[in-house]
Amino acid sequence: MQPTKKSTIYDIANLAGTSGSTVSAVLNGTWKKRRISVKLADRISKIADELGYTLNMQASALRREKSGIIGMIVPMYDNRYFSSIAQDFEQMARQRGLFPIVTCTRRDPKLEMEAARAMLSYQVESLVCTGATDPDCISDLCRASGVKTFNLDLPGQKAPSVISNNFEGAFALTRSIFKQCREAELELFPLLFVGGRAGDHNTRERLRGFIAAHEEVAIQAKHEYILTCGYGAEKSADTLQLFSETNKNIPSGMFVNSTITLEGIMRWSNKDGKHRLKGVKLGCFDWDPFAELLSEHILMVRQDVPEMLTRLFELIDRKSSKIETIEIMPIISPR
Amino acid sequence: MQPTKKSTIYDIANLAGTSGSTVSAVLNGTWKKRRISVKLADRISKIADELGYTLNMQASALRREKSGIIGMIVPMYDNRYFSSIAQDFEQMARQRGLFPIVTCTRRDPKLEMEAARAMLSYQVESLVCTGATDPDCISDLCRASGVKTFNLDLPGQKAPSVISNNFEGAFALTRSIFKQCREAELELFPLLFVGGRAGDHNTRERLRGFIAAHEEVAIQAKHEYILTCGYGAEKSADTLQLFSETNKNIPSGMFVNSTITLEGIMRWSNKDGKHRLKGVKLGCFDWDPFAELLSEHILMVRQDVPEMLTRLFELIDRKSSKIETIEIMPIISPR
DNA sequence: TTGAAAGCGCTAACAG
DNA sequence: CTGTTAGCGCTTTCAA
Repeated sequence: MQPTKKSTIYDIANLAGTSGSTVSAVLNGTWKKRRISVKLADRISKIADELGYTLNMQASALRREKSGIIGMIVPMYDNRYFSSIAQDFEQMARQRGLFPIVTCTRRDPKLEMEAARAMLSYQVESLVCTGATDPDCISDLCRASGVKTFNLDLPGQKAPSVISNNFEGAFALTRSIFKQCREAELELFPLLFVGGRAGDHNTRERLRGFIAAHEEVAIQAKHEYILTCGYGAEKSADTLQLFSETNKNIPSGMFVNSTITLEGIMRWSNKDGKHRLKGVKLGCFDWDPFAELLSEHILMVRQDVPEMLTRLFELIDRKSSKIETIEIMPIISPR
Repeated sequence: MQPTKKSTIYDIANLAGTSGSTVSAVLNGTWKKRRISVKLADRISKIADELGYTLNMQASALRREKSGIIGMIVPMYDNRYFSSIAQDFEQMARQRGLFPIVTCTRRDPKLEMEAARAMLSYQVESLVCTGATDPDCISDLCRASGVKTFNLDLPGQKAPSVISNNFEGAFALTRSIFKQCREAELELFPLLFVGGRAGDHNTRERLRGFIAAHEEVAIQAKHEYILTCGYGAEKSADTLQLFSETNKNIPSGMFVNSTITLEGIMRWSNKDGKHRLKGVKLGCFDWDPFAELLSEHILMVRQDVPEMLTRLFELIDRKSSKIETIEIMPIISPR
């Protein structure tokens, strides 16, 4: 029950009747080089165990000028895409003997910069920016400290990036929505596009794919049907409400730009026990297991997180600083 | 493009023609005590800015014997409960000027201990264990280093704990399932209980509530209907498949112990385009926005994360080490 | 086979 | 008002 203080290598050295440097060598495995007797090594290890000794990484890192920390910034945890990014990132970092620090910045540019600064203070060896508002700004900040950055899920001009192939994914998804319509023997018509920020790269690319798929079937995408109302369930619900008030009927096909947008849409659809979107074919650029079960008319694009992280760590492992953008094809589900 | 090295207070001191301690004082705000001239202070700050200086927290922490880091261990990120815990925890920690480090340990006891050890190495000032397999073991480890621990979402015998009131929540949820059955003019019958580990505290408490609610309506809960098949979608799907093979019909009411369990159940239910659970009243101890939309027969218990974290930080702020368990009432939704 | 000593970047006590 | 100095816990020569 005693609130023990932390023990140091010198505590151990005293108990073992030896010196700090010997203890250090034994405890960090350098000791084969220094020909320390196995007996001494064992005694030291045993004492360390008994004291519950843990290395002070702050001190160790300070001395070695190497923290062993890798940082990641994500916007949110609360959807399957970012949560699996965080989860898999941690695992892959640990496999490499690195200590992962992930932090979520709520799509808040100020918080993003603050978090990056904090990571630098804690001496991250490299920093991965996922879905940051302004990754280039963070890259600049980090480069000033000699810290490498990498972008995930959105391309930057100042660091190597791994992203989904948003154009192809959106193209395929839109095409599948049309296919569903055709199978339901509906005449083809311009689809609705809901969610995302008009300015951000991913949304722009997805819109390109969305429009290209319209052109493929010789349909003109409608400008007024593109509702890039940001991320957030409330906003998409309100946007759809407004749309339904000004347009007598909602198109029977819809491209939804994220699960959070889908959440708002479905909530609006089911409000007051109605089913406003009954029969409407939905395609969502993002995946969620429950959303997928919501109706047989829902198609989802699942971004290939394991592959994205594999490629990301290839860049990190080889300490690449070549500025390139690697695009990973997402997976359409089902079919 | 030059990979700048990190600058130190001495780089700044040289450029400003002053000493390291003065720079340090200016940069960390201690400088009003030392009556440093505003002019000097300004010059120093300006130079620091130009160099893109960031404090080396490793060194600072080493010297002050205070890291400013608070750690948290969670099992997963990929459900709304744990992801909002992580998200809100980070925010509340930052509000207190602490640097939050959250890591996910995949319900793997070995990884949990390793992660705790790593956190200690990096000098966390306190550690919150959420849903750990053996929090007491971690508490012991940390106490040996003089680091306070706190348990969240499950009670420990060796640290203050904040948990949901699982008994009351489960009791109310079960009661609501019965109510739904009654409203559908079904005769009451023993409900199915699916998911969770028979050994873990939360599941035990929920079972107690489940059984108590049966007793309230003078129904005997059936032993063979309690399927604590662990966490995991696959397992619950398989379990239900097996159950349906050995029992001719599935009870029309079901207590589902987590969203991941629900996921497996729904997937099994909808497999091959069927609706095996059509009309079955479901109650799930956990909340997910899409799951909630899945059917009108689904009730969810939402654990009160903001309140839990508020109470947790009260304990942390006052550095409590009184071993007590604070129970927070979860919220039944809808109604 | 081992120990002494310097120094990583920073802070705080003390001395001007 | 400011600089010197010691030391946080560790690693790493270098000397023995």
